[in-house]
Amino acid sequence: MKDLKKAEDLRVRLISWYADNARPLPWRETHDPYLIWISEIMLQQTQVATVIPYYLKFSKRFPTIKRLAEASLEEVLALWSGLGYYKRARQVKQSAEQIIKGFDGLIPRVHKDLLSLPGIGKYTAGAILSIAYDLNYPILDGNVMRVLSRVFAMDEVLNAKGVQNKLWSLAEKILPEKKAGMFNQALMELGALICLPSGKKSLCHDCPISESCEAHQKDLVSQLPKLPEKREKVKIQQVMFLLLEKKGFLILQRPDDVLLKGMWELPGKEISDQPHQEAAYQILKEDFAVDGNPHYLSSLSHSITYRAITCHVYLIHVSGEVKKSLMNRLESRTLEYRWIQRDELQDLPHSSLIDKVMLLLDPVQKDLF
DNA sequence: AAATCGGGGTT
DNA sequence: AACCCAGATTT
Repeated sequence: MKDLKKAEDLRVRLISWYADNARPLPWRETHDPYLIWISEIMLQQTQVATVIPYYLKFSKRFPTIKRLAEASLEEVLALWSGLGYYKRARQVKQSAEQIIKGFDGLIPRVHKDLLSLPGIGKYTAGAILSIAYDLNYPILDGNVMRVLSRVFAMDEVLNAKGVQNKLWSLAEKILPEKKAGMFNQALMELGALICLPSGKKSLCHDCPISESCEAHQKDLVSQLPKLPEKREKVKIQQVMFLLLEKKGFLILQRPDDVLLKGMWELPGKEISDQPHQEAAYQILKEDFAVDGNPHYLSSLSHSITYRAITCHVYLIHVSGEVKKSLMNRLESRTLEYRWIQRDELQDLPHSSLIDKVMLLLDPVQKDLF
């Protein structure tokens, strides 16, 4: 079999390359299945460089699964703030409780048990089993898909079910009999450092397995893998308010049935085509019962999945009767609200948009307080 | 099968 | 501004 010979050749070269080129990453310094699990969840659709500081904070604050299970969800979400995909934080917390209860506090080493936990799919289960327990399970992530689709010159669009099955099957076939964890990481590392997405230049001249790579031989590297079309971006405009009073500024908690559920944010609203100055005045009056002219601070961009948000930030001091009117309006709503200082934000679940607004504030802060 | 969920690193 | 990242889950 040609494929089998190819697989053996590929294994040897890849492992050897990895020995010399593996990046020193924090989660590579531990054998604790709990910490490896946490790293894998954080790394879902999230780049290594982004994850590192969060992983370090998390492993320090919740060094054991028991500590995580006993923590409050709010604290976990606060620590996760800025990392995105906040469902992961809820699921990690929920899984920790399930593991304490149902698995004696030990991260399962059975594939089916891992898959039963929220937030763990086929990739993450394989990663935990191979990396933490050195069991022979394949993985298939974005990196591995790119590498395999090139090595085997697969020209079908990747998202189809049949193609996915084929890729999983290949990932399983090329797996060595021992050291699956190291091999899996080597495959991903190759995708991260050498076999880069089209658009970036692939570094085939440094690739340890270019001789086994069909795409390289046929000069198809820049055309593979074939990716599905992406959803069109939707442009959204919104206004956002810094309502300042003596003791700080106002934040609201998002409801449970929307994007970023339960996260704290500045008061604001999506607007249509009207000038944002007018919208700001009107929304302040109608939605927050504040009659006054907000001061335009600046606008910033923020994107959430397919949404490209332009956020116009306004600032207004509230006190006396104006504040009383605002408080009345807030009390009549079911939304939670708080007045906080800037340094209290880090203890509350919040998206990075509000952090961007805070940074915007730096140049003018001395004029505010 | 397609849509949804965050945010930023990189080019 | 586009692409895509150590994907999972819901529709």
